[in-house]
Amino acid sequence: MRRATINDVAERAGVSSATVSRVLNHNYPVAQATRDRVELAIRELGYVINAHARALAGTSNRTVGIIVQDLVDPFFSLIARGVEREASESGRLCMVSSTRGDPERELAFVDLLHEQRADMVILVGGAHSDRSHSKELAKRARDLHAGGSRLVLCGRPSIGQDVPTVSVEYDNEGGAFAITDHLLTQGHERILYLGGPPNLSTTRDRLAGHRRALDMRGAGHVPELVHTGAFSPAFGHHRLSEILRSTLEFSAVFAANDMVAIGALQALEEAGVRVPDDISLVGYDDVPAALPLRPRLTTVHVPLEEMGRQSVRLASPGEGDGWRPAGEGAVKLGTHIVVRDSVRARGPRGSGR
Amino acid sequence: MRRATINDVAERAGVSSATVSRVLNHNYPVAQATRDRVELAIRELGYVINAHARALAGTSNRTVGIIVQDLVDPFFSLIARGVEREASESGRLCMVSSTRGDPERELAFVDLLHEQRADMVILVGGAHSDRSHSKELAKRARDLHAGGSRLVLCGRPSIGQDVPTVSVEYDNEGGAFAITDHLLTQGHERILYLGGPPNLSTTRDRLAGHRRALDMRGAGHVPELVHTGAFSPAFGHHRLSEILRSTLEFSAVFAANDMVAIGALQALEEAGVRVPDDISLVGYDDVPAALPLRPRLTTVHVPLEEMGRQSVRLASPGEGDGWRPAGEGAVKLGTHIVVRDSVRARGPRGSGR
DNA sequence: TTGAAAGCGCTAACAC
DNA sequence: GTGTTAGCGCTTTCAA
Repeated sequence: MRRATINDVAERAGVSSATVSRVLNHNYPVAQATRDRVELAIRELGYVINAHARALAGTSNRTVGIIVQDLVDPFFSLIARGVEREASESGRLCMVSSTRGDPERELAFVDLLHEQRADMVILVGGAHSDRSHSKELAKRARDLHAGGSRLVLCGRPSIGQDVPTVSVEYDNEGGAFAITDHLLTQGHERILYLGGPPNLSTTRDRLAGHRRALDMRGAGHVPELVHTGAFSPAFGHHRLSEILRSTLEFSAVFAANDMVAIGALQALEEAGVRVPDDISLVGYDDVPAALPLRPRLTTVHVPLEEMGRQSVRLASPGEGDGWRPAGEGAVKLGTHIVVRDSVRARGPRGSGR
Repeated sequence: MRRATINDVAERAGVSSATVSRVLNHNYPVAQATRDRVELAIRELGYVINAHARALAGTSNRTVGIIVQDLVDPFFSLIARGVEREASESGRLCMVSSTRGDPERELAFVDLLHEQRADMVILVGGAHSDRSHSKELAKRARDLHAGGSRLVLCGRPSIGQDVPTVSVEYDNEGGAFAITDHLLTQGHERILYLGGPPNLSTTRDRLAGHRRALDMRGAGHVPELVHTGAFSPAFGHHRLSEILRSTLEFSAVFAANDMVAIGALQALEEAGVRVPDDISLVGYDDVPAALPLRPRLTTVHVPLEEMGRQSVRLASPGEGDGWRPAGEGAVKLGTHIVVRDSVRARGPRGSGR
């Protein structure tokens, strides 16, 4: 139960612990013969470095922390994959935690990761606008910063002008604008907006883009056509089924994300509505999980994995050439629509539904 | 850049560092007034515990390590979710790493996680049978064990009789047997087995169950009907498309997992083959990603998330009532088929295809 | 090229 | 209830 320590190795090899440290780190010259003896001792003893002792004594532990809502949701797992890959490429280990949408847990995990002295803590995905929560986060961002670490906001709104954070965004509003415009261009004027937690920044941004497109084309805002709720297939299915039983008219559905689109398509199918012949459908995110949909889903591509990678890259102190002051970086990645088969042009004054 | 330490807090609160430690850990009585002063000092200084120092000084750091092939593949992300949830419920942090199927990386990550003194290292998913790799793993299992940690094999074959590991399996062979039997019962005799890396234990187990069912019903093994390869939609799509252009006859497809089934369904569709009218299709795993498929996919349910949870639970030393010697646990979870709409009974001597 | 020794920040006896 | 102190296992000057 007691592990070998560097001293055990030193003793066995007949050298000092400093020498063992040197062969372990390859940072100072060590005579080949000595090196061999030490390596032999290491093997014989089954010695394994203690990362804690090492972190305590000197250099950082090279870890990144990431906080998501749910590891299974492709939106998050794609970003997580990007983070993990970039991290491991820069020799870092990745600590993940999931909040299930609980802001309390979010704060608790930021603290936990700070305790672990993660090089950075990456907060992923939209946030509810909550004044006091933002304050708490801002405080932690400062604490992290003070310790040479960073809070990264990935796909998440800023928490204040003067708060030291790194931010990786994507053009959420723009994507929603573009796809709404696509629908409008195809003759759809009454578009049902379906899904997304109403107070989530992600939802607000997508709705904003949607409305801007509506405005631009002179189509009115029809409040009854906006049905926010959740980001799940279950919501899409359930709510749209309900709506289909009502008298609400629309010729297209803008699902707040692909997961909602999955449920929506199912509802449409069950109601005997043909897509895209009777109703057009679009999604958002372009996740692989929606690839099996038929008709193939027209959607907005979001560079999820790249966002994950950029998060760790941007928050890595002085990596590469230009020595950045390690912090306060910000990028906004582009989005674009992917036209597939779920939208059909409407004839002028077609009956829609 | 210099963080406050426990001594800074002690000084500011006018107490000793031991007292600060006590209020931090709530493990010894501290006068309320003292406690208040300490907590104030902590807040004023923005003090954050150093988990490394803590781990070094005494108690374990309460972390678990998990190694998967790909965070985005639902098979792995569901297990990862189970691990993460169980871990966080027992107050542990979860460190993930992904190998992309590279055995070298796998070993490297086991080492890395050992260095981090993870309470356990969970290896997820099938393995290629590789003698020397198993030897390496076995060595690491022993090293981990010697240090009071555990190597957990989750959905992965044993690496030796006398190697100290914890094992969480599922009835892989049984599920394949059951679903093949289902197909057979429905009159399908020529079943195409599609996908899965040929030397992966997962594939071998599934094929074994498949063959046992074939044997039991007196249906012969037809080598041409077995097309292993990969676990991806792309493989399912590509290979099945090819096959459909050939003269090979079969009335059902057993996709090695749901991802392959997704691709297979697409290929069938593109070839104008109706499912299940012309050809029946089944999958394996029952992951949410396959839920949108139409017809709904008949498949084998695997308790992925539960496997993740059990992994953590089983490897946790002396948790709960019965004090286990913390190691050498093994469970095998059941699987069962989920009948949905992708299989149709064949009339006696129907033409199949 | 190697060794001695002083921490890194915390916990856990052991005193008081 | 609280303080003192001795490590935990490593890295890193500083000497030799």
